[in-house]
Amino acid sequence: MTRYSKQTRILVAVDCIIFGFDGELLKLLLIQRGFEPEKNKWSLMGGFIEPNEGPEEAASRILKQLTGLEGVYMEQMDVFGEPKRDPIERTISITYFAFIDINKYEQQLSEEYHAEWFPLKKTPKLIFDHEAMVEMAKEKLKYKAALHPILFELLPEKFTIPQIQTLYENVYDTILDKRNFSRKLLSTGLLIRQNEKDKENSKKGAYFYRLDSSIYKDKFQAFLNFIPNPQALNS
Amino acid sequence: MTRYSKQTRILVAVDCIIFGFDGELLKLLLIQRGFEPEKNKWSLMGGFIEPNEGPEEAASRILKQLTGLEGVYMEQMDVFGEPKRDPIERTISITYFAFIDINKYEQQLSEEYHAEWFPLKKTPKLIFDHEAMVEMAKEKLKYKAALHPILFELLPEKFTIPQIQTLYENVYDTILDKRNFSRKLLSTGLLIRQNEKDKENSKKGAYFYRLDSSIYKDKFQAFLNFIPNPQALNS
DNA sequence: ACAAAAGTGTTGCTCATACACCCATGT
DNA sequence: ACATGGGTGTATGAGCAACACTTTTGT
Repeated sequence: MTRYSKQTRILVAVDCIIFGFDGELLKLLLIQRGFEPEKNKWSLMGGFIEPNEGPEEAASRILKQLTGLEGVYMEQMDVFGEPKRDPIERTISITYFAFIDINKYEQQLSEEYHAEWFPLKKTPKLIFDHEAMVEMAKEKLKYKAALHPILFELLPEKFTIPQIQTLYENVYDTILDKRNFSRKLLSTGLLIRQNEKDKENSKKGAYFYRLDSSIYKDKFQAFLNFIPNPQALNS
Repeated sequence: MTRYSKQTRILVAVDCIIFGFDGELLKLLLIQRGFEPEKNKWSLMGGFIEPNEGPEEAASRILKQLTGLEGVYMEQMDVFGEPKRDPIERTISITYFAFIDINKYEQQLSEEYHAEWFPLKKTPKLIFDHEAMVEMAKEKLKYKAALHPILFELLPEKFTIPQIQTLYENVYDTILDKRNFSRKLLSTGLLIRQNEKDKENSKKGAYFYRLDSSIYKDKFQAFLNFIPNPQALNS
């Protein structure tokens, strides 16, 4: 016995919802699709799974091909498998969301792959069901970030507290109290203050911090309650 | 253009991790696989996706075929896609976990499909990577149930507070304070007390409750913190 | 000197925990 | 009458949210 007979084989793709943060706005990385159908329309980064790779590997490979980055934070999201979602041929898509430090490669990308960052609130029309994927990713992002320190994956190695706060305010489309926010953040023990200050964004200058990576690993699965009254977020 | 050329098509299956609760122990529903390879070995309920159904539909269909039940609570878990996970032919498996009120069909199942309930702590060896799937499902169950009232899906329409407590104690392998637990539970407003009592499990008898379904829907996504200090659970 | 943003301090209140007692009933 | 499990009450402390002021520095 070498095959399961009588069963249907299906194309399997991965699609990546890639978030980035430039210090001011939360953004989404999109590309112009390079092949038919829907060629040149905006699309998530994706591709088909190849014979000898698992889905995570495929997602990493595609991410590397299109951004040159490796070791990016990535998480499996959901499978989109409606039989008619791709008009050409049935394709099941496994989605991943990924976080990228936007500074690490902002320059190199546009040239080679027609990739572009879009503010989350000003995304263009997307092909197939990619908009539903983005919506789900936004929800999942809100959900996870309320409990776990994943948003740090969007920041450079050194960052300031006002920066993180802006990021959270972006994700939840809300305004947070800086006093309570910084206290909560510091109380996690995740942050190590540096001596330098960021003088670019204010006159006084804000201290740089970096993550304590051992504590970060420990607390990654803990429930940290970064956001006050998260139940109110569903309204 | 009618097909994507040069791409590999792959078998796609769904596998269901089905939990049940008999009032005393949390259990897992397993079947003896009906075909080669690994015929007659214990396995999760699964099957291949057919041409005109989405993954959720496939999972529902398989669940119905094997248990006769419809409208079961089900949630997509993770995709298992290692190229070599199935020795016969590459198969990607989309996993679902499902909750069943064990009383609703305990009788009818064993006969037709060689299905059997196993206490979670005494599960047999499973085929392929099914044990990893079960492990992940247990983790996800713990995670979700700490925040959302999903465990009610395991209970019959009418249940008592001591029953729910036993269920939570099973899931988290811990002992909870009954006074704090019942207060927390009642404070959600999810429960409506009935006049009847369950006289089977104690002399005094415990009040039956049923879910307030409108509040249940509202609060399903809320963070309810059923479990004290959930961070300690990872130890 | 003034504006703009960073940083720190205090207080009241809510909620979670820890813990003790009474109640109803079958034997 | 007593053992068993069900149900209610209270006090303490930790943590969260609301709010005000001082500090630094570029212009």
